[in-house]
Amino acid sequence: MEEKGNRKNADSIKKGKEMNDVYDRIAKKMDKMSKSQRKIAEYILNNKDSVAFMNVSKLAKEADVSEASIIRFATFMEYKGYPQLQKELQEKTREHLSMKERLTNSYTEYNDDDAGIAKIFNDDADRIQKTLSGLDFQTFHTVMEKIISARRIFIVAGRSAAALGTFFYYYLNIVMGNVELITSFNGDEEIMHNVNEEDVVIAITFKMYTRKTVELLAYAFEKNAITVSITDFMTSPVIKNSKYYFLTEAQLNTYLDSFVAPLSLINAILTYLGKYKNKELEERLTSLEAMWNEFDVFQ
Amino acid sequence: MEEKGNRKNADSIKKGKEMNDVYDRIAKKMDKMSKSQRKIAEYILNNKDSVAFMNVSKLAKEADVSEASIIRFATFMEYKGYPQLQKELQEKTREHLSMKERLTNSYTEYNDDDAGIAKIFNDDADRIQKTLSGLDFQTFHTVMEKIISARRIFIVAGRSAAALGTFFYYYLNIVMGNVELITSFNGDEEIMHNVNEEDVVIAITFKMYTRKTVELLAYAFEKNAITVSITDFMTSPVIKNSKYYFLTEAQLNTYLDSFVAPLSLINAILTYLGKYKNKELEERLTSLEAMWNEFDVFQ
DNA sequence: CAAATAATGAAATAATTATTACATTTGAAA
DNA sequence: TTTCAAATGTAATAATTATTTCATTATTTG
Repeated sequence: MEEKGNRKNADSIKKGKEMNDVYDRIAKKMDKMSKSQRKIAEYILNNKDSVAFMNVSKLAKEADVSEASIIRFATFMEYKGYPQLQKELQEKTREHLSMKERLTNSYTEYNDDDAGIAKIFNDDADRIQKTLSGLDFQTFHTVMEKIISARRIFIVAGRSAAALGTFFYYYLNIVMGNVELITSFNGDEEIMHNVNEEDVVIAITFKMYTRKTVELLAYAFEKNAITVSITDFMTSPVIKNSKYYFLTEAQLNTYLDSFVAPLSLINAILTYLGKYKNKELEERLTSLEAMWNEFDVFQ
Repeated sequence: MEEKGNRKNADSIKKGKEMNDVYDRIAKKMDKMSKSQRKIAEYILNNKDSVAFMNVSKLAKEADVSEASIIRFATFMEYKGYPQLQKELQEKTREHLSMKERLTNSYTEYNDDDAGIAKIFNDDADRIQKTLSGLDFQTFHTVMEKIISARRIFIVAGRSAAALGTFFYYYLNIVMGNVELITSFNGDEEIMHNVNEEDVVIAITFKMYTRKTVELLAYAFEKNAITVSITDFMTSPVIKNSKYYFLTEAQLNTYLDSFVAPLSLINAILTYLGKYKNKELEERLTSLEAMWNEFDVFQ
């Protein structure tokens, strides 16, 4: 009882402090660091837990700098010496450890507000698990084959599902190269007029099903295209015009969809196809990467 | 076949191993121990994680025995010396740490190919759990307050993160009504020219960080806006210009991002704000719904 | 209850680990 | 290019930590 109440307080107080914790201070000082100091900072930030166990020489080796640089780093971070820095890192790791303990001990306690936040994450993770356990692998493989041998691939996703469609399109087109996206319905759908049995049409719609999406899929089905839908229930209006379908839970609350589960399904599809198209994809990616590096990417 | 077989085997091997790990060996030897050795054994078994960080004199004090007894204990356990024992304890703790991260994996068996597919879903669920366990609730609350009292809210998200930005924008604008989205950088960013300390700017970028996103956030930071970033590592280039930041794992493989975890974070933000803005939101929604019903929604 | 034996701790010593001093390299400015 | 300051690494030194020795205290056994 008391324990519980106090824990919450202790946590929030501690949490407030954490925004000024070792890691944060290191990250914020990175731009004032020399080259090897930045190396050390990066190593620490990317290996938080194991660094806590290292002595000077081990960390020096791992971060590929001299021992002296480690000491200088510690003093630069305003510690008396390495042992002080190490102590802070160890405390953080211990904290991390005990937090994980609490989280995985199922009956985690948060204060009212925090519990609500945590629940959203936990529910999202559950949605993914649920989607997986309802997944028909046979269907999955078949759809992958159809996508691979398709002449064109259309993705139809309206309104809020448009974001999912955009993401799916962005990567599927990198992998396959013959993809079209239809998210608005002001004539965009014209590109689908000559759809036929060589094409795959993937509709994405949930809950407040978008009329236009439903109609477009019906049209494609009529034209004998290979229709696939990603939707939420068997009672969804797209099901009857789908040759194949995937069910993923998407409802979060009255006004908001959680697209976490369908997104995970899309990840699975893209990864699968990426593996399949390995060689071609590599070429496509190296040229893309070159372009990105030139124009747009911040290292 | 490998995957499937190995998963089970790996587990049982691990279990088998664990039955012969440091802790187990200590426990099994307890009855052959002297009084102070038993004291030490008890202390170690009851404080597994913190013992990993202790040196001889600290452990001696904690277990209330002499330093010599600690050394004798280590040799009694057939280690060359204390450092060897300590190393094993540290390895166990590290293992413990990473095992917790894996805990959400389901233990279903799949065949070769299917295991790969299932792994993607499981990993995605893990990413969400990881994001939650690293979440600083204090920061979360503070950022929510800033969003609520902001004059304008800008969402900056380029390239593949644009999909996330679109989704976020779509709903955040329903909830708040004063949101602007910047996904391309061909003049769109002009709307941000007069950004100031009353505005919140949220940048979303991962891995191959989009230069323009980084620069825009830096600009906003310079103008003293409340800068928030959703990114993947503390070494991300947006961190140093972020007044607040959220870390969510986003890497799936070489060419593909998994946005499942940041999406779950966005869900949490939207739900939180939705609850807060309850009354206003309801009105906004009923009018929206009316519109949807009329034009676009298939029941 | 001795006498022998085992267990323990304090303190000296050995080994390891952190820090400093100094030499070398790197990089920027003239 | 040359010069100088900053950054870095190497190696010597200081500090810390682990181990051993030895004196003392428990514990067992005849």
